[in-house]
Amino acid sequence: MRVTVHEVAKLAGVSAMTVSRVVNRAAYVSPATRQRVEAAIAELGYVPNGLARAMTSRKTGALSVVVPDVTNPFFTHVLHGAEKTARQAGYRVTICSSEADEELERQYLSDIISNQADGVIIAPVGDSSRARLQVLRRNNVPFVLVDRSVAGLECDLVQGDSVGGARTLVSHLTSLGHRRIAMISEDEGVSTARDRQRGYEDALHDVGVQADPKLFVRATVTEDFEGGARAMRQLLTLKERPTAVFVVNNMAAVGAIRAIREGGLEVPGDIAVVAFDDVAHAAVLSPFLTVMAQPADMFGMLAVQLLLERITGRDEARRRIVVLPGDLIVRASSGTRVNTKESRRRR
Amino acid sequence: MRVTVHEVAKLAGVSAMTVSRVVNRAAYVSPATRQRVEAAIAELGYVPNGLARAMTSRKTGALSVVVPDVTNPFFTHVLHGAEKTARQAGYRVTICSSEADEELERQYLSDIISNQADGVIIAPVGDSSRARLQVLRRNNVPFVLVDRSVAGLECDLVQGDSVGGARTLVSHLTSLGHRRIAMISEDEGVSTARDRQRGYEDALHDVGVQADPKLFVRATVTEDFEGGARAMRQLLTLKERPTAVFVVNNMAAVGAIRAIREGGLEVPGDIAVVAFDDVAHAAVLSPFLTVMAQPADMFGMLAVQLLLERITGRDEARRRIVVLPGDLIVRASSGTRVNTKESRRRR
DNA sequence: TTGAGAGGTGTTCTCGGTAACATGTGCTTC
DNA sequence: GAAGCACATGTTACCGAGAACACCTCTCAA
Repeated sequence: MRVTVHEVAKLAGVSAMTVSRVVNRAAYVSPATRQRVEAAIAELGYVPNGLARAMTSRKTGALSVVVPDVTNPFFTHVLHGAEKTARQAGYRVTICSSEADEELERQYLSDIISNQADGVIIAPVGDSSRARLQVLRRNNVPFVLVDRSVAGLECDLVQGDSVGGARTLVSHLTSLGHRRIAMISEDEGVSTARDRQRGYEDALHDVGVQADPKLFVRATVTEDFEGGARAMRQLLTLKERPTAVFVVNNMAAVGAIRAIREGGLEVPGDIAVVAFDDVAHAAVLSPFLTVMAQPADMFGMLAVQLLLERITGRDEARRRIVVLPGDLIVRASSGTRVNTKESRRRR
Repeated sequence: MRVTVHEVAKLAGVSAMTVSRVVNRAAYVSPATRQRVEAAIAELGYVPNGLARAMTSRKTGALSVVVPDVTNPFFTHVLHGAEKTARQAGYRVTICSSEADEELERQYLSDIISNQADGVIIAPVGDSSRARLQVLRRNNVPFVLVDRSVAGLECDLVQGDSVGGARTLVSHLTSLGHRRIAMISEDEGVSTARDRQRGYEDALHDVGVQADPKLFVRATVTEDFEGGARAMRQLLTLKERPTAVFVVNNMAAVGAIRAIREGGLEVPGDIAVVAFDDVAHAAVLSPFLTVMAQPADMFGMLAVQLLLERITGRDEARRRIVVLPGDLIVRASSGTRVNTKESRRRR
C-alpha cells in the first residue's frame, strides 16, 4: 500500500540499500545514482517508515508527557514548554491525560513501554505512582518527574517551591490581618499538597497561630471546578467561618470562589482567597485572583532537557532536582487595594 | 536490553510463537503451557513491543492531533475531547503544536506519515495547508479537519457556525446601539476569519450600515496576546474611533482589551468588546467577556468519531461536514448590565 | 481399522529498513 | 605490475512480532 524502499529501488534500478543510503545521505553514492533515486522518491512520494527504522535503530524519537489534566492551564504550559524543547531536539511528544486516575495512568505507562517511547515526562497522580514508575525503570525507559515528587522514589525532578510559595501566600494573608485562614488541599498522596500544607502551617506558626484542623479540607481535584466548590461549601458550614482561604491550585480556587459567591458571600469582602498557579487569560482579562505564579513553561523545558541528558547516555549523572521559585502576584481576591483600578472602572 | 518474546520463550521452554499465542489469547494453548508462559512473562516483566506488532498488523493505534496552539483554551478542549474519545476506542493521541507555522505544520505532517499514524485530526494553519494535506491523502492517511476548512479541499470537517455566530455577536452590538463597529480578524487564509467577516458584514448590513474598511484590521494571531493588542492599537489611532470591536477569537480579544486599557480607555465604557470562544477559568473567576462560546470538547469528540469511521473502512462514505452552533454569552464587556452583580460587589 | 478433525506446538517467512559484510571497479603508488 | 585504497553498489541477516503452514497426538465415528 504505502510506498517502500523496494519500490523506489526498482524504479530507480538500484538495490534497496542504495535507496537507504541516498535517504540518509550516507557515504559513497555516485551523483548519477543519487539523482535517479531522488527522482524515483519524488515520483512515488516515498516517505520512509519510521517504525521500521525504529526497529533497527532502537530509537523512536518519541517522548511521552503524562499530565493529570490537559485543560488545566498550568499543565497546558508545561506541555507546551516540553513540546517545544523536544521538537527542537528532534523528538515528538505524545500526551497522555491521566485524569488523576491511577488505573488510567498505569495503562498509559504500559502503553508507553510497549510503544518504545525514548523517555517520559510525568506529573504523577501521586505517591501511588511509585510502583508504576518502577515498571518503567525495569524496562529501561528514562523518565523525569515534573511538578510532583513521589515518596520513596529517587529520580530526576523539576518542581516549584511549594513550601516557600505557600508560606509566602499565607504570610500575605496574615500580613493583612487574617488569622482564621483555611486551606483547601487535595489528596494527601500528592507531594505538592503536602508541601503546601507545610508552608501554610509554617506561615501560621510565624504569627503564633496554631493550625485549626477544622479549617483544613481536602478537595478531589478534577478537571471541572467541583472539587474546590465542594470543599468550600464545607468550610462555609462552620459556625466560625474562616476570613481567608488558601487554595492548593488554580482549578480548585475557581471552584471555591464560585461556591463562595453562590453562598451569597463576596470575595474578598467576606472571604479573601489566594491560590497557587496563575491563569494567563483570566489574569489579563480581569485580574482578580491573588496567586503564586509558577513558570510552567520552564517546568516543561527543563524536564525535557534533563530527560534528553538521560537518554543520550551520561548515565553516571546522579539524581538531579530542580526547584523553581514562584512569583507572588497580589490582586483583588486577597483584599488589598492593588489592581482595583479595573474593577472600579467596570461599573 | 528490553525483554522479548524469545527470552520469555526460553525461560518457559517453548517457542516464541507459543508465547505470542498466550499473549494474544489465541486458540489452542494447553493450560499447563499457558501457565508456565504467564509465569515467565511475569518474572521477566515482559511487555510486547508495539512497534514490531505494528509492523505486521499495519496498525499503530496512534492518532495525531495537530493544532496551532496548545495553550489556547479552545484547542485545549478540542484536544481533550479528542484524547478521551480516542482512548476509549483504544487509540493513543500524539499532539503537534504547529504554532500557526506552515513549515512546522509540513514537518509534523511528514513525521505523521513516517510514523504511520492511523489517522489525523487537524486544525490547519490555513488554506495553504491544502498541499500538505494532499500529501497525507496520497499516503492513505485518513484525516478530519476541525474548526477550519481548507479552500479547495473536500474532506470530513467539524466546525462551528462562524457566519451565524459572528452575525449574532455583532447584532448584539448593533442592538445596543453601536454603529461604528470594528473587526479584528486574522489571516485571510483561515476559513473562520473569512466566515466571521461575512457574519460581521451581514449583521452590519442588517441595520443598513456599510462596512468601513478602515475598521477592519488583521492580527497575526500567535500564542501570546500581542497580535490582538497591535491590531487594537492601530484602531485606536483612527480619528474616528470605533465604539465597539468584534474580535475573531479569544486570544486576540485578550490582547485587544489589554491594548484598550493601556491606551487609557475602558471596556465597555469607551469601547465594547465581543469575541469568539469562551475561556472557562476566566468566565468563572470574573465573568467579563461577552463571547460566542463553542463546544470545543465536542469538536474533538466528533472529529475522532468521524476519523475512526474512516479508519475502520466504510470508504464508500461520502464527505461529511458537521457544523456545531455556538452560544451567545452576554457579559460585561459588551456593555449590557448582565452579570454586573459581581463587579458591583467587588468594590 | 482407518481417517477425519480437534488440540497443541514448532518453523518459516514477512513487515520496512539498515548494519555489516562482500564485491567490484578504477586510480594511485612504489 | 601488484598492492592498496577510495569509491560504488549489492547481499545477507536481523530488529520483534505474528500469519501461514507444517506436523505431531489423541479421540471418536464409520
